[in-house]
Amino acid sequence: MSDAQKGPVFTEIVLEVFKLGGLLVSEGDRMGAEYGITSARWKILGALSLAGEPQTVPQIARSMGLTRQAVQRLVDAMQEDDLLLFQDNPGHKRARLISLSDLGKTVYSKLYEKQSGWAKTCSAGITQAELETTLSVLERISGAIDR
Amino acid sequence: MSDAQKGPVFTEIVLEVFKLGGLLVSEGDRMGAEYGITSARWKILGALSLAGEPQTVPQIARSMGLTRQAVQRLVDAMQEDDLLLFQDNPGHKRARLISLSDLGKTVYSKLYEKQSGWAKTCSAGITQAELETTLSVLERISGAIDR
DNA sequence: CCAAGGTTGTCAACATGTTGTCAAACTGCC
DNA sequence: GGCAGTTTGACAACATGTTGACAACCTTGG
Repeated sequence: MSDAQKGPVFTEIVLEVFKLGGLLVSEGDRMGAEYGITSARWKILGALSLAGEPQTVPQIARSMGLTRQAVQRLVDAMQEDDLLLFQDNPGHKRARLISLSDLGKTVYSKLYEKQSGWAKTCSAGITQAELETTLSVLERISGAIDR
Repeated sequence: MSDAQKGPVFTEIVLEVFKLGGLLVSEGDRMGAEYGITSARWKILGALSLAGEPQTVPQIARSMGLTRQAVQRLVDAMQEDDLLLFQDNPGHKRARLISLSDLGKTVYSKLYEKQSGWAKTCSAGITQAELETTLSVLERISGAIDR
């Protein structure tokens, strides 16, 4: 098949990613409001939970595709709010290790449950195969840009 | 098939949308730098070009899924930079009509060409059908949230 | 006509992302 | 050991998005 038609579809995907990103941030803020948490903070909790062990700020940043400065600001504020714990890093005097506090763990698990129901509603009428294709395509596009 | 597996894939898509959104903004900024334009401004140019006729600020905002205040700030700055023209709206004394200036049209068409080549590179190895599935899924998710 | 309610522009405060710069800490190589 | 290059934290400036509030404008129904 000719590639002539791919450009326009690709452009539409780009625009839809922007729009959906905005909607997802709003939705995350709405769901997190009950626990005094925003989408950005939720993502930090998720990154730490996924990692399974304490991480440095640059590690979190790399795993999320953000700059370390953006993550540092969030992490500092979240520690102030008792969502995170700082521990000295035996391997590096400056780069402290960040982990979830008990409060952070509690909030994240409640958000996880809330999000699960929401994800189910959102993905109603979309097949598993379609979701997997979508994820694969988005990852390949990210990969092509990152290179 | 059970829906048990859909939640995790859905969550990964959400995270990938965030990540890709950031990459796309960076890439747009990089491509637009040559013409002194950012991703956000590019999107305004695109919305006006797509509409085909002068639009008000709230119309642009609705078409892009942004708030009118965010669009207003961009539009004001872009008019200052001679990318846009303001015209009085015969139907509404406050809501001026915004259109592309000659400079705006020129910049947009050059960006369009530049973006076309980039889109082709990015979508190498992805089939037309996969792209269309992806667009459809993203639109359905947006629709489910917007509701 | 006019009062009520929605839309628009404007201003302000804030959240979250970027880039750039600097010094301190680490790493690797000679 | 020590020097060069990289990584990290801190700070600042800026871009882009949000919400909230207010007054001006428009529309509609009685």
